[in-house]
Amino acid sequence: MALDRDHVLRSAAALLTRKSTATMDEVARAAGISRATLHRHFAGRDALVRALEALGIAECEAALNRARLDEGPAADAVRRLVREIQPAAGLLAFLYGENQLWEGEGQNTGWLGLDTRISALFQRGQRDGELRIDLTPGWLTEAFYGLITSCAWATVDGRVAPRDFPTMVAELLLGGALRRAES
Amino acid sequence: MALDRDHVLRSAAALLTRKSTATMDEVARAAGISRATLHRHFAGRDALVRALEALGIAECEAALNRARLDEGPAADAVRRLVREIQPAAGLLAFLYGENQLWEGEGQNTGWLGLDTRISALFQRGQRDGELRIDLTPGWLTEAFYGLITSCAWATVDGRVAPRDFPTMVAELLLGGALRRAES
DNA sequence: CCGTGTTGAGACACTCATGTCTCAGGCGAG
DNA sequence: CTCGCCTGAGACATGAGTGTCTCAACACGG
Repeated sequence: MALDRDHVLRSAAALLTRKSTATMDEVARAAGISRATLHRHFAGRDALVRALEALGIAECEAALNRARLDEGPAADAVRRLVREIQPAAGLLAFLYGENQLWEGEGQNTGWLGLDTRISALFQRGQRDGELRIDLTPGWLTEAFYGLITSCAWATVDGRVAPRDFPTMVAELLLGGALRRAES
Repeated sequence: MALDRDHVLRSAAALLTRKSTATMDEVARAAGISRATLHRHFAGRDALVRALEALGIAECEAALNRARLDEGPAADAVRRLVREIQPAAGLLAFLYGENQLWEGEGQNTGWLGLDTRISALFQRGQRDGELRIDLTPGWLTEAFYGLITSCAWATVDGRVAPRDFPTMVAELLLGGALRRAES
């Protein structure tokens, strides 16, 4: 039962990443169950999205924990973070585009904590003189989400290989497109 | 009449940037006209979105032309491009998230030309030794769109000031978050 | 003053996703 | 075997958004 629920959430996330307007019926079929059973798990579409949001937040937090953001150079922490967050990238991309979640005051406070932790990582990098200070931590956090989303979609469409995901996101975010003078 | 149509498109773009699921009625009210008149301009929601797509492509092409991508260093060309494309950023953000446009074979070929031109700019930068070669032009193009989208949303939400838009996008895309060794 | 043309408001039917319900079939536990 | 539970399939009502239509009000030029 609990396993079923998780399985449904996973396949729903995979489907909604590709087609964010998928029907409840499509979601059910993607999970290999009927619409009736889907409704027995989740009261409605809203409840499903909320559950996906909670799952996304939980996976993000787990990834943040595994990445040990406060250890070693900030750049390496960012690389670890991107690598750990990749499995949740598709789900994140879906949620990032679901602006329904951000308007209104009912937004999940979990995002705030996530933003704070990621932002703190960039702040630490700036304090240590490792990261430039003319790009605000808030914008870096935003750009982080944006690049994750872009690369997740590019991966789904086959324009980026899954194995290149961590490099593409982390190296662009950290080093940019310009060639370094040396090294 | 032609002016009206353009005005409707502009306000529709502004509204849909904030709320991509806005009703035809909301779009009409945002433009200060009735739903009936809106339908006299655009046969339906699909036609409206297609018109917005065409507008977005046209504005992008105009921005590309103004930016003179093949002149001077590639990095400067990217900076010019971001600056010129800023007015269309909101519209681009909406279209970028409208995955309905990308699935199916009816997708507008204008995007292909755009992608090609932007990708060519990155390729030129790589050929000149100005840009790193471990990030593919395709991914840089994708990341370009992604950062435009993220910054457009951040601007709408007030997390980024409009005047900082060009710097934030271009400098992150080009230089990344890492502090340069020197200069 | 009078036709012409456009607009806004509203009514209407239609489609589609949703939410709820019922019922028959299957499957495992006792 | 039989009972209880879960599931899938389908019917049904509902609501929202849409597309079409009519009609009265209005502005404008002749």
